[in-house]
Amino acid sequence: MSKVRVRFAPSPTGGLHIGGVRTVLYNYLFAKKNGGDFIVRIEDTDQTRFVPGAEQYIFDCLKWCGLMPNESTINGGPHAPYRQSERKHLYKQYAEQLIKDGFAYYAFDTPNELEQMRIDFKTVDNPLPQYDGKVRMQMRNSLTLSADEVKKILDENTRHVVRIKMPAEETISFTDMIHDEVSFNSSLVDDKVLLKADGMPTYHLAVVVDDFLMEITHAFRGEEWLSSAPVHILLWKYLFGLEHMPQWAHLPLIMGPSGKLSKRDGVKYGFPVFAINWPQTTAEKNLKTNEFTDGFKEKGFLPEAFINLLALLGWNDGTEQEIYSIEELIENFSIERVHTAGAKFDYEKAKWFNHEWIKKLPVSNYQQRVKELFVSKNVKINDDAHFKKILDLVKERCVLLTDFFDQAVFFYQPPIVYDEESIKSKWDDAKHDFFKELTSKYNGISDWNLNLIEGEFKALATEKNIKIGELQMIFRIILVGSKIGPGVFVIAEYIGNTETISRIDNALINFSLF
RNA sequence: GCCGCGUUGGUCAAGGGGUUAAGACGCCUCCCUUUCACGGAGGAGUCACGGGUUCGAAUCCCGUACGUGGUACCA
Repeated sequence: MSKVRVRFAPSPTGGLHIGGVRTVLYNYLFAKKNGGDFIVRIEDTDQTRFVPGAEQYIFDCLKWCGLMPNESTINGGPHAPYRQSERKHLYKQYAEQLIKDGFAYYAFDTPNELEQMRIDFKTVDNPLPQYDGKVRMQMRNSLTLSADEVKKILDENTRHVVRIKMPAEETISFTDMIHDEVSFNSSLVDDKVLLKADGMPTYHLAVVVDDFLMEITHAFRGEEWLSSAPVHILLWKYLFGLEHMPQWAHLPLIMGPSGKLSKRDGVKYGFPVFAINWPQTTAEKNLKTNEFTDGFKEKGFLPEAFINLLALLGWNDGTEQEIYSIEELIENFSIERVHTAGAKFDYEKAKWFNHEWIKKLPVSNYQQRVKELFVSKNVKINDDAHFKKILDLVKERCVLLTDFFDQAVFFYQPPIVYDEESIKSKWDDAKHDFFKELTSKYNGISDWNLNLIEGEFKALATEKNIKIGELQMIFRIILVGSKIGPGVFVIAEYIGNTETISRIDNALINFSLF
């Protein structure tokens, strides 16, 4: 059996969303599992939709996810170029071969004429008429015009397209790796355009030709392509032979709260849909509505978690395992266990995956990103080793990387506001005196350590006959400002003797106002 | 409209003729902790509907409903 070769074929028109990344992932897992190659081919055949920067952005996303291809526009390969616009000259001969063999024809209908056809043929039963076997003989094409006329039109360089001539009453079926047998009636499929007036191929011609030329063995794509699969099957049959056709796998769609997950869903429902923020979109959104969506990266996701959650959205290995490293995914992945039904994306579960990965991974893995977060919020981190210890202390309470800020700022700066509600009822003169006296006790500690901090505190509480728990609560508000964080005495130990006393002094002044 | 693909708790899902129909997320209760988490113990909640086939159907078949994708010189 020949070497496994798969490809991800995005069109560079905008942000790479969850569905796209999952398609990449399944491609990647399948290739790695089978010792094959993963290729990225840029499908930029629609020149009207060219978006500068989109291609680079796609690779930025892949890099962040750790899913880099073996062959692509950026790292080359034996089948270069990998950008379809640069392969333009390759497609025409295949279109002409199809015409010669009677499987395709020239069509000269102008956009206006096509529009008119859709109006003329529109009925209640057929609201969206197609250019198909029922109407093609009433249109202007090389099937209805005489050979001389056709030659004349062609010689005059009149704009024209090439369309596939769908056969009548043929059952086109194939075995999909996910859906098993799928079949279509050829009469119901329209005569898709293969070569556009500008000389570029449409997706339909380009995939088939390039998959053949690039020796693709397994083709994964979203289920939105299933409807046009019969066109591709036929093209394979006419051009290269079905025996060379890759095995198809039509991946179930990832759904949003309302239908197929769209880029709009992000701003609409408040969760990320892009892997990394797509700057252009942000710029547009900012101009128009002053809102934008962060990508998973900006939102504080770890790539390990992102990959993990995407893998499990539509696939599982039949065991109860849910947390997988990329190596484990490669090891366990099987296309047969990919679901047939679409899965609704659940942001809550996505966050759970991230939480698990934050707990699982050593802090060193994401320390730099968290440090940047602190710096961006004007908190200086001078001691990386100490910072690491702090992150270790709070990691289990961080669901997103961005949570580290609230969970650890207080190690670097005193509280700005106090949670008044939590202490109001507990604060009185006795407590005031306790903390007043505590500062002098702490002042006397030369070896500032957990045992002494806690010991002095409890001894004084016993001596004053005040409930320790209540005092601890207040102490926490004094040091942190709110009811979060690790053990109070640990916090005191970390921030140091003078800072602890300073925060108590500060609180004594502020609390007297309650 | 037509064509394709789907349908197990709110969500992700295991299970593919006989199960008390797993598990996870989320939610609720309790324990731990006078914080927040983590951890632990419980709880509520499900086979879209109707017909078959069968001793027996969540599992097989047929309908219906619903969802979803396509129906472009977009991918």
